[in-house]
Amino acid sequence: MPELPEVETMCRGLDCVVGGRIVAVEFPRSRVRPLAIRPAPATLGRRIAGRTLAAVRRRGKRVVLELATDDRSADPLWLAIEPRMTGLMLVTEPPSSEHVRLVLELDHGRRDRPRRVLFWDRRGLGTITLYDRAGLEAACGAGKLGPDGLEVTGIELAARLGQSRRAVKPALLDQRAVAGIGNIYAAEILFRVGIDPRSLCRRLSAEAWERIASAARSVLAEAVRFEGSSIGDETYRTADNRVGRFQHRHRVYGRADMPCHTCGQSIVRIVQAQRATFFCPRCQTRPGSRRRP
DNA sequence: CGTTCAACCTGGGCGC
DNA sequence: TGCGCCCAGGTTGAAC
Repeated sequence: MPELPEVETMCRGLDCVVGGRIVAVEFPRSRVRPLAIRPAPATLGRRIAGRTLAAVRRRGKRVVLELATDDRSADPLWLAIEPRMTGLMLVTEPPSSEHVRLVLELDHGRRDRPRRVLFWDRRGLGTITLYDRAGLEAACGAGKLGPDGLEVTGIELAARLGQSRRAVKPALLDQRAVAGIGNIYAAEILFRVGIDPRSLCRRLSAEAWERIASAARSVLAEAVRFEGSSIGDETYRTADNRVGRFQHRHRVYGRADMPCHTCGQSIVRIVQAQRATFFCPRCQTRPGSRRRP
């Protein structure tokens, strides 16, 4: 579920707990998938207990908590939480107690702030990883993640994907090319620029990459303003348990066989790289392919 | 280089 | 009702 806009919204929702000191750490359902938590829960808990939550940042689709020592004398550590499909960062009650993976009990020295942050993950595909400075750079640095989707330029996209023989939609999901775009927003971005998701990267012009980058920035920023996309029941929520609203502005994602808002033609669902792709066959064209008369 | 498949998981929805 | 199957916002590694 969570792509850039949802993870960004989670991070903003955690601002209210920055400054809190971690007084307890629990891993209620950590036995289900032990490798998803590194180092192992007991070690991780020992290393972060007593530290202060100094900052919350986003790296691509990860929430990164900066954890300083109490007196800030030593280097900070970073706890990276990757929600994958169903993970949520919450400062309120979870949808069910069943799938709570991590609880941080916090002390702010005041009462008007949430006293716990938790990671809830129904499917359990998410990961929790503690890094030092070098580890964070190795896992989430420029070698692993491309420029952030909110800031990516056409020049950067063309440099990373312009020679590729892949289709453009799966290419936009490649986090080394651009960080933060997932299945929903890749579809919405390509609809807004009128490009067929099957178009080969190397056939796209510099101008097309500029339009894609521009649409990526604006669609993602708009989705952040609408606090992400919530689809279905037990789905994405903000940290204080509200639903996002960007799903009402989806033009193609999840709209197979429904009429295109622009031309009325039925939206089509295909599969690319084992993922569903939605697009309008009339509004979205391939460079170099001839339109039927 | 690029694609395909399986795996990691839970649970909702659908056809029979 | 129940069973089996397909589907889902993501990522990784192996095989071809």
